[in-house]
Amino acid sequence: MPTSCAIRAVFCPDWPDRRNAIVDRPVRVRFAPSPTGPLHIGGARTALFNWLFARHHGGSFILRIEDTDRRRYKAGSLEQIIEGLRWLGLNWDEGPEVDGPYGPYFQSQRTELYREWANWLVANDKAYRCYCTAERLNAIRKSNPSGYDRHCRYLTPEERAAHEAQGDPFVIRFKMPLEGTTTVFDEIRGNIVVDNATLTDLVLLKSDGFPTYHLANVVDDHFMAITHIMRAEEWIPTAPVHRQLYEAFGWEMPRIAHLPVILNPSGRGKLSKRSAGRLPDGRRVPVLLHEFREAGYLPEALVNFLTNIGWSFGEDREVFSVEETIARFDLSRVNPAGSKFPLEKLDWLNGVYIRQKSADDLLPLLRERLEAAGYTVRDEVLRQAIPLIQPRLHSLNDVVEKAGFFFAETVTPTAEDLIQEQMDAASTRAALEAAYSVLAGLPVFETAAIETALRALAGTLALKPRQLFGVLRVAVTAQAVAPPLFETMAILGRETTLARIAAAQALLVDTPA
RNA sequence: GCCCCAUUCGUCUAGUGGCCCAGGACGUGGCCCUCUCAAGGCCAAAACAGGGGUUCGAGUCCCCUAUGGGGCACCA
Repeated sequence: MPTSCAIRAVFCPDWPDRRNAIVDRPVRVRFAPSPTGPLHIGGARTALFNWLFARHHGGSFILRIEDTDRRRYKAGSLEQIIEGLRWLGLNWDEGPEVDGPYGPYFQSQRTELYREWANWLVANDKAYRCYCTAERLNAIRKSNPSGYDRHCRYLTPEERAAHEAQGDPFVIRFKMPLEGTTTVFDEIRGNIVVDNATLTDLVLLKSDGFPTYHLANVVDDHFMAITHIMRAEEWIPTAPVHRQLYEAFGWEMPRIAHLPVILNPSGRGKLSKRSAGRLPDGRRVPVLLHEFREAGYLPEALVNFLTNIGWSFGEDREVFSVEETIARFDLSRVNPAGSKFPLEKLDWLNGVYIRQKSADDLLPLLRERLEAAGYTVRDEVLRQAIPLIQPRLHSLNDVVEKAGFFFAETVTPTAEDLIQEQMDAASTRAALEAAYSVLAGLPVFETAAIETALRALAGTLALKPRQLFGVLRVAVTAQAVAPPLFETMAILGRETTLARIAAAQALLVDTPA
């Protein structure tokens, strides 16, 4: 029984509350998104932690689609979620496109099961039909923001019969215990205790016959044999409610852990599309998973980054592979406190991963970005440019500004950029002229030869290296900041290099000194 | 308003009663390297929210306060 041993090793042996000790079953965890829009990075993180937990324990990772809200359903979002998870490398053992023994994995296909168990609760006096109208509910909410007033819980049999006779629509509500306390043991935070009096008679089955999250979640986790629930912190308040549901059903509740929220990097509140704002440098803070992909982040960097928020590898290490993470992942290293989104760190990490990649792996990724920017890419040129730009990239998208000029037909520097410190148009033009003939006369047009010749030329012209090279850099790339000059020229080739130098020279003819 | 959760450098974090006048990383500043910019190397500044306990001893345990966050739908 290696699996149960592993779990026992991870979890403290002396928990205060052991009623729900699920330790002898193989680990089964789930990620349960609802197809209401693109995957949020916080959701991706939740999925990741579940996946890591499953892989660490040799258990199963299940993808379940919680599509019980017909009004919020968005076509295409399921595909987006699936694509996003795959991009991150989070494969599931059961779920959409992967059949398993506990299906179906779409809640919309399991409604009969929920109805059955909701009715079971009613039959056993643990739930009741509520006929309250939306108007009445709204009025209550105004005067009492903390829950339903339980009006229909105390209907007389006659009143109930009257509603039924009229065919009034109803929901099924849970009969929450009115006294006592409920305790939930959170694997990360310890016991969470609440007064039952603060708990509401929540709706289990909506009037359209669909279950609410609470019902569907509990029923599915039970029948799908889920052993551990890992979900975001905003669910903490419902944990005691769910515990009561498990009690009512007489089912063993899975172990549960609430992952810390991700907060906005600047400003306040949890990270959201609306409030994320911008970074100090003006970039928009990415929030949706696909936005990270589009911003040029590598999935392996993102995974590493996400595991550094709310969890730590230990050993003073920040950079580690998924394999290492799986080997080490456990809940005891999860930090319960919410954290701001340290995006600058992702930029650094992404750079680390870009530098670790081989040129062959990087090439198609960079080509894609260059082509998206409108360049026609020649692979031989890009392959040569990669070693030059690799240490200069933080995002895949940076390739456009770092190497776009390699693929441009012509380049258009300005006279102002061309003329270096303590130089004027005349001396700049003279430098270009001299460089042209030196480079034109080189027996071989290679980095070392170019460098030797140009350094000598700087001496001849009594220019500082930074002056001469600055002029040539702008002439050849139209940028003040670019990869190393001599390598750049060699890759560009003699013809292009000379053409660009000549063009720069021509530009200065009309420029007054 | 009510309920719940959290609180170590600017930020992400290590730390599970003595090994901590608190370690790492990003970022920031300085220096080195240098044709620009990176990358790399070296160095530096920078934190236990406050107050009470418990203990021989508290960043680590308890309580209060403050602050931050989350939740209070026929949404998940």
